[in-house]
Amino acid sequence: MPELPEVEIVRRGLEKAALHKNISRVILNRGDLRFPIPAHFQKNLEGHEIVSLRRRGKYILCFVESGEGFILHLGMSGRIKIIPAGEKYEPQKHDHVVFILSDSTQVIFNDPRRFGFVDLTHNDTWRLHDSFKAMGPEPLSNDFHAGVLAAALKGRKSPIKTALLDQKIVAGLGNIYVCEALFMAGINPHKAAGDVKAEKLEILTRCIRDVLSRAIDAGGSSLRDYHHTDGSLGYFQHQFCVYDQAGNMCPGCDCDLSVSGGIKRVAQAGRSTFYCPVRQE
DNA sequence: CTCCTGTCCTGCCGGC
DNA sequence: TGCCGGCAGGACAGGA
Repeated sequence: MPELPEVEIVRRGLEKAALHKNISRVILNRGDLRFPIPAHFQKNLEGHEIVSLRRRGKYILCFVESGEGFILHLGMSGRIKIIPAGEKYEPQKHDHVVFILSDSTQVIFNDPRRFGFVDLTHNDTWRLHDSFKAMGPEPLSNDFHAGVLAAALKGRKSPIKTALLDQKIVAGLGNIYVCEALFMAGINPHKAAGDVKAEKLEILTRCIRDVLSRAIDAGGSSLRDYHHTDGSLGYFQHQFCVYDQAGNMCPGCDCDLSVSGGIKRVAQAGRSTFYCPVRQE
């Protein structure tokens, strides 16, 4: 599912339901997700109070009062379900990890495709974890601006679309929001990343921030698997300009659809790219 | 280094 | 109705 906005919505749901509660029990319904679940996963967390829930890129980080903690990646199909204390819940297929909190709230990690994973880390050293050590700036922070983007893209021959999916360039973008940001910025996804002009990068930076912020405000995008922690849906998918819109006209377009063919879908690096050939030259 | 491909896994959808 | 191929929001390893 999840790109930065969806992960942020999940983080907020977790914060609301779990912050300052104790983890009474961790149930592992299988020993591996994408990677094996670390040996001390339960031992490091059980009996400890959750003191912070953060997000970095598409990852959620949860720390307990001892300083230990874990990272969670939702992969493509991962979901967090929060079952309030006293609410009846029938366990479902792919409920791989279940946290029972001290007030009997259940936090359930469900992931059919098992591209997601958990790993242990520590509050003092998590930035050195393999998942984060080379990760690019947070796009909604002050660390992200046209200058750092230009430096990261300098000399890159790969298409700008592919480069923006690289978490080392900028954190948290995935296929949907890259397509949307490039459309908003009027940049052709095939353009070599290193050739995008400084003034265009200025615009692109703003578009990335804008689309992510608006998506968070809309509760993320719900396609297929994605739900909030309470089961409700996001609705940013109704605001997509190009993603999954092949053959349609882009918003505000005045071209003749029978001539232009509307929004195109192509494959880049094995992933679908959606764009408007007229407005993204 | 950069870049490209294949791969992990399950579920869903469209076409025949 | 049922089967099969293609595709899916991610990110890694390995090879050119």
